[in-house]
This record gives sequence, C-alpha cells and structure tokens, in this order.
Amino acid sequence: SSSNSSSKNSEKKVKAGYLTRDVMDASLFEVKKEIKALQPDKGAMQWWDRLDDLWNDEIKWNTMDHNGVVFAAPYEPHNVKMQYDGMDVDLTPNQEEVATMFGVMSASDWGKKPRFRNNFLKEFRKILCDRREARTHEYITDLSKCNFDKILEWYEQRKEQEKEMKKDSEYKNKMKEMKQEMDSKYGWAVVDGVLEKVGNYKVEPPGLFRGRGEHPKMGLIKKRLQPEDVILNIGKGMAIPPCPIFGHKWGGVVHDQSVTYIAKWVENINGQHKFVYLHSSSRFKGVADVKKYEKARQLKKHVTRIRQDYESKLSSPQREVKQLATAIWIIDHLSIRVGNEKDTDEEADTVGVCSLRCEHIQFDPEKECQITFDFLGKDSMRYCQTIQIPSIIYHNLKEFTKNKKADVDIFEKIDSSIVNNYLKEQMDGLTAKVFRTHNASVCLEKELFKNEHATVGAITRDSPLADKLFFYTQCNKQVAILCNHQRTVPKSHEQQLEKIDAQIKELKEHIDELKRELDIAQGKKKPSKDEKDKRIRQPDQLFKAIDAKKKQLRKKELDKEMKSENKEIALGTSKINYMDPRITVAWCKRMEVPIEKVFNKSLLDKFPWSMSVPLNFEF
DNA sequence: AAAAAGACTTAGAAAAATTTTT
DNA sequence: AAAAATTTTTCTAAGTCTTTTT
Repeated sequence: SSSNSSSKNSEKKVKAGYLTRDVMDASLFEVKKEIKALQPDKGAMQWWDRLDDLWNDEIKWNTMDHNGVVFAAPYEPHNVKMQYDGMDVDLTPNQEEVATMFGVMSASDWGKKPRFRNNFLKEFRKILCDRREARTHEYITDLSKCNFDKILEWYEQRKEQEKEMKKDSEYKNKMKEMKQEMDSKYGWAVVDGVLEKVGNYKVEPPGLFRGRGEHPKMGLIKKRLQPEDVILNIGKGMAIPPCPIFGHKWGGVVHDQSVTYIAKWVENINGQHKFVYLHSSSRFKGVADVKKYEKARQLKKHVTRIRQDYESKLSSPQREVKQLATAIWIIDHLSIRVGNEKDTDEEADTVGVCSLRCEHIQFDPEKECQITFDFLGKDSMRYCQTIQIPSIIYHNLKEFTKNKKADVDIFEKIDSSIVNNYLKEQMDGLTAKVFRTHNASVCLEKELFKNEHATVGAITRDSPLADKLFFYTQCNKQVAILCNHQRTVPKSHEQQLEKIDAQIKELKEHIDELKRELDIAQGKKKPSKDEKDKRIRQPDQLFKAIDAKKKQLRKKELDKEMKSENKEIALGTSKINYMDPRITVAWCKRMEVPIEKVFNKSLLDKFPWSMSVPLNFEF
C-alpha cells in the first residue's frame, strides 16, 4: 500500500530475480502508527496437513508481518566506586558500565581466567583512555589492583531487593502484566495469515563475551546494539514497525522470501551474523524438522548400499580415497561430527572427524582392533572413548598417522566439503550430519523395541507407569551417550542422592510398620504393651496401604538409579534435536503412556506434526 | 577453486517458573 | 509462607552446510 522497493535505493544488491534481497533504507517505508498485538487471518489449515505444498520451499513465505525487535534498556549509572590500588576511581558512565560488566563476574570462575582477564583489561583500558570521555584513567594498567567488590556487592544487593519485591503479589503481578504486554506486542509474527510465535525478540544485550572452552576472545566486549545495526525482514507493502529508540532508525529493510528470519545484525566479536527467528512451534521450524527426519529415514533405506561403497574404498591405493572412506566410517559408526576447519586464533581449538589430529587418537599396541579417541568437540566437550574397530580401520589410521607429529591432521587429504560431496553422490541431499540424526533415531527405536531392562524387567502395557518412564529414559540415555551429550554434574548432586536414600529408608520403615500392623490385624502377632491403645486397621485396608507405599518405594528407587546414572548425561539435546518424535509417540501409543509424561510443553509445541503417527510407525 | 558470507541447526549453562518440602 | 528442589525456558555460542564473491 505504501512504499516502493525500487532498486535505485538499494545499498546492496545480492541476488537477481523474483527474490528481493535488496537492503532498502528504512526511511522509505510507511511506519505503523503504534504497535498493537497482531491478528491472524481466519481459517488457515494446519501446516502439517499440507506438507506436500510446503516441501519445495525455495520461497519460504508470501506475506509476513511483525513488530520488530526490542533493545536492551539504556545503562543506568549506579555511582558505586571501584578502587584502584586502594583509591576510589571516579569513572564516567561509559567507563562504569564496562567496569560493572566485569565487576558482577569478578567472583565467578570467569573472573579468574587469565585469558578472560587479559582481554577484559585491554577493553577496559580502551574506554579508560578514551579522550572522548569526560575523564580518563591511563594509570589503570593492572587488573589485580582493581577492586570491584563494592560493585559486586551493589549488584548482589539489588538482586536481593528484587527478590524481596517479588514477594509482594501486587508487584509480582505488575511485572507479569508488563511481560505479557511485551509478549503480545513483540512475541508474534503473522506469516501467510497465521499467527506464529517469535523465538526471541529481545536482541542480545551488551556484555563480556563468554566463549566456551579456551576461547581466545573471552572477556571482549560484546557491544550494545543500536537500531542502525538491525536489518528487518518483512513482507512487501507492509508498514514497518516504528523504531523503538527515539532519534534512531532501523539499519535497513529487506523483503527476502527465501529466508525465515525476521531480523538480523552482525555481531562484533567474530563478525558473525545473528538472526531473530520464529519459535520452534512455528511452521518454518516444523517443516524443516519433518524434512530433517525424513532425510534421515531415507538414509536408513540407502545405508547398506552406501556402506558397501565406502567399505570398498577403505583399501583404495589412492590415499585421498582411503582417507575419505575411513573418515566416513567414523562418521557412520561413531556419530562424530564432520569437523569443519577452524581458525584457532579466533576460536577455541575443537575438532571433528576431518580435523582430528594425531594427538587425538591412541592405538592399543596389544590389540589391533582397539583405539582410544580423546579430543574436544563442539562446545569444548571432551570425547574420550576406547572403541573396538575393524582391523582395516586400525591399519588405515596407523598409516595416516605414520611419521606425523602430534599436532598434524590425520586426514590431511580431505575436508568436510570433500566428505559431503561424496555423500551427495551417494544419496540426494545427504550430508555428514544426517548420520547423527539417523543413528540417534535408529538407536532409540532399537532400544525401545527391546522393551526390557535389567532393573525393571519386561515392559508391557500393564507395567507401572514409573517402570515405563524409567525404561524410556534408559533408551534416551543410550542415544545421549552415542551423541556424547554431556553436562556438568549439578552442584548439589551428592546431597540429592543422600536425600533420596533417606526417603527410601523412611519408606522401608513405614512398610515394615504396616506389615507388623497387618500381622496383628490377622492375629499372627500379639500387640506389644505400647501398641495396645493403637487402633488396628482392617487387613484389606492395610494391604492397600502397603501396596501404595511399595509403589512409592519402587518409584524412589528408580529415581535414584536414573539420577545417579545420568548425572553427567544431558538427555534433552537428543530429545529436542535428534530422535524422531514419531518413534516416541508410537511407543507411547503402544505402551499406553500419555505423551505428556515424556514430552514437556515445549516439545509438544514443537512436534504437533508427530502426534497422529500410527502406533506401528517404523523409522 | 578457494574464501568469505550467510543461514540455519545444535548445544550446555543459566535464569525463570513451577512444584515439593519444610 | 518460605525455602529448596526440580523442571522448563531462555540465552547465545558453536557447529554444519549452502550460497555468493573473489
């Protein structure tokens, strides 16, 4: 209705044709008078009932409306002083903001890491010495002479205050209302007439970069984003949302129907793009998910043939081919990620299959079929496993590492693009990551089909719910182990176990008491003196009570086993990203387990398309 | 053909919300 | 009603892989 999209005004023309990717100046657009909650068109069909139309989605959407994104609140100076060498430092607001970023972390593990401290000090000095600031503090050169205790104290105090205030229900409700209002304004987009949730409409606030593992850039300042940094992606002809900060304007507007994000910006630490996407319950995410799992199912059909092909290449005279086949064997059998190249000056030194170095594997000189992998993978999570491997793999790896130093690549002839080009030849759309999805789903299905576990025995429709859930968790656990999904042991883990032990003891004692009461009720035992006055219940009542307590005891014992075995295992990641939900839904139907017992609300929201699967579904 | 840019999935930690215990 | 425990959601870093540029 309003603006034009003539490319005369475009700052950057990226792709020709019907897809408009030109970044246009925001001032060319009509602006919404005010931000109101968006309304959907009526009567749209559920997307999973028209998957055929959505399968080829070169154009991801036809119309799209949303209200933009929200920025971090401006910094409010607190005027609490830090000390340098014992003396108060009179910081300008900008300097104080940076000092506070570190101050609130100074007592945490981050504040102790030398690399974090070094990087931060450089950043801090930049603003301390900045001539545009009202005051400069060039003399601050040693972070160990900086004392942020007062700032930390102020921060903790403020947190405590906030907690206290939240005890007041009036305050609490007001906060809740405000959040709901924001959610209703910014938390939704209308895509092709359907109201969809936005994933996160708040852009990342400024702060100190917290990279995982030994990240070279930890402690650098992630700068405050301004509307000028953000490009909106919105439907053609739509009035754009007003810029939320007075005196500023959006960085640009695109109508890119080939992508699914509603906004993006470039982050200053690594120059990477950040996107604002729709929620996992949205059609965009759902269609992609269905396709992902269908691709993995397709691999299941082709995997025997693909294995034959690469196995024949394991003994190729060409080193590149041999390396390719060996790498794919690892991807296929161990579910390790492909391993793109990384620049270790800019990022933590982590690896996947193609980037494995000699130092990451150890051969067992005794056994020609055993090898130990020990390396840091994604998120610097350690993968440390001793694995039985076929002799040919053992010998190939021996050959590839021969005469190489520890820090040299094992597979020097290949990289992830060579691996994926080969996989594409084997099956349409096949890439290395499909193996992880495939293996995880196959693993879950295989485990569930067993319907048996040492602790709970055979699982049938008639098993107690607690046993069924225990069994499902055990299956889930096998997948998590396969994918190496780990977590740090919760701080209070030992305490928690002790507590469960105490509860178990109490239940056992209670059961013993009930049993004695039963014996008395049945006349098998005489009540003791102090039991004389006690009212003895009827045997059938007692049978029921004992049964109920025994159920509770069983549940506690299963809880304990799960908690203890899974203390280092993250079960959620495989559930959210790897295991085809239809496998779970079908099993639940077969075992008559309500799906809500296995999928929480967000998983139910994410996987609505899987709910109508027949109970005999096979992956 | 290689490098860079871009878009999207995957990941564990932390925060927030909810439930259970005291 | 407070506190503690537990679960869920949010957050954003860190991967994979595709597309575009050089």
